[in-house]
Amino acid sequence: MNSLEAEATAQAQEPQTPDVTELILQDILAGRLPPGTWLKQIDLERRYNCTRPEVRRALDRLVQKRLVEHIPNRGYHVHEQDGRRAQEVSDIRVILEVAVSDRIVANASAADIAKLRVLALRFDDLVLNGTMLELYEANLAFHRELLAIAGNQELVELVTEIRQRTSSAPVSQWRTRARIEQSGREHQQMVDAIERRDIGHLMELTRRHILQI
Amino acid sequence: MNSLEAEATAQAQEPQTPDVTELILQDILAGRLPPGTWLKQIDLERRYNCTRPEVRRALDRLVQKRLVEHIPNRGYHVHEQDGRRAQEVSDIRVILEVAVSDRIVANASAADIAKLRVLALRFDDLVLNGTMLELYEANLAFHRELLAIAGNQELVELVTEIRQRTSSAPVSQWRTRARIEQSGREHQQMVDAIERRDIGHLMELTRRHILQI
DNA sequence: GGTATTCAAATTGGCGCCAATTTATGCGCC
DNA sequence: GGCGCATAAATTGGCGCCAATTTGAATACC
Repeated sequence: MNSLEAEATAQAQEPQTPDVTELILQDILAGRLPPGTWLKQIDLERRYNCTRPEVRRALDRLVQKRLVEHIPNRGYHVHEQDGRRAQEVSDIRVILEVAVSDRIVANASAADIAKLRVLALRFDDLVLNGTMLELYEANLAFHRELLAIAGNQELVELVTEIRQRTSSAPVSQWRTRARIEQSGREHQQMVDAIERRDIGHLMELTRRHILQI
Repeated sequence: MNSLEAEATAQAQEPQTPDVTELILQDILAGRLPPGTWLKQIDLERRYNCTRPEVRRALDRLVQKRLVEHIPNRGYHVHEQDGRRAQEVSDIRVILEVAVSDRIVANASAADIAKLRVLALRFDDLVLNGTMLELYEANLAFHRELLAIAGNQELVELVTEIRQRTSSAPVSQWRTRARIEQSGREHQQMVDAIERRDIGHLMELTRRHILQI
């Protein structure tokens, strides 16, 4: 089937045209567009140097992702952080990531563990020399790799999606530098637990890591 | 804040303008647009009696929902049913819905149980006198109500979303009438288990119900 | 002096056109 | 008779314009 070829071609061209949706998303995640900010189409058009339809498509997608709220004839604004929703999403993450701990331990190869260590180290490095957004993405990369070991690809995508759903300000999630460093140590401990095939410990670590307690 | 008022107004006007996205979605779910079907914009424009931009917005949303695949300069087609992905989504549903069994049992009031019985009966009724789509929606309504009792609203929305993600042909999910009737009985049994506050039984029933074994 | 009203500026959002790409058809060629 | 190529038809997708709605402000009125 040649649809696959066409898709492959499209993916190869993807990096050269950075999608506007992704750019706005990163600005929201980085806190450059704080919750409540009105996203005027004409501003976005100039800011990202793109056309009106592109802006509108991006805004519509962000509404679907629940990151932006749309009010007819009024416009779009960055969704206000909802404490209850953030709590609920954390609960869902705990359920999912704790539930696949056994599969992660069962499937993790030496190569997987090595890769996790690299990602954990990268996070620790960025604590000192990186921006908040870089830190956010390094953290995401670690958790994606971790989940991927469980063998359920849909789960990886799903958790990535719901992570974005509330973290309008991922900055606010890690209040202090001490907490960030703590997160880095927890990553290491999680990899250790996987290496020791200690399912119970991994579950408990995962739960505490996500709930940040 | 007057944004809330505006939102309320918008929601009130929603039912009068049936969104094109929803219409296409229902046609895909009902099997009227089978997997692989090419969705030509001009056809959709005429079929749903709407404009070109509306069609494009709807298609883009369905791509985001993973129900439709987009190939640049070729067009959009209904996503082919992927066996592995369907399996993965089922696994995720099992994890989530089994995990909140305890909360459901803990929170379920007499009114909740009565409402569940009504929805279960409605499903049974539609087995005889309803279309596949009606059945699909009655089933969805039951499971939404069930999950809602757990008290995590995000979870309800999430499961609703991932349900759509693979069930391009929900028809194919229930192969025989016997299996559908079985599902109806399982609904009843699940409500019974909740009423008896039997968490273990509810968990096992839920698992079997979702995996259809 | 405060409030209601009207008018103007700004913003949203619907709609259609046209270029670019792809697919189908018919012709010539091997 | 089958295959390759060029042309034509069809489809996608980018882009800008203009109407409808809303917001802000100035003015008149109480």
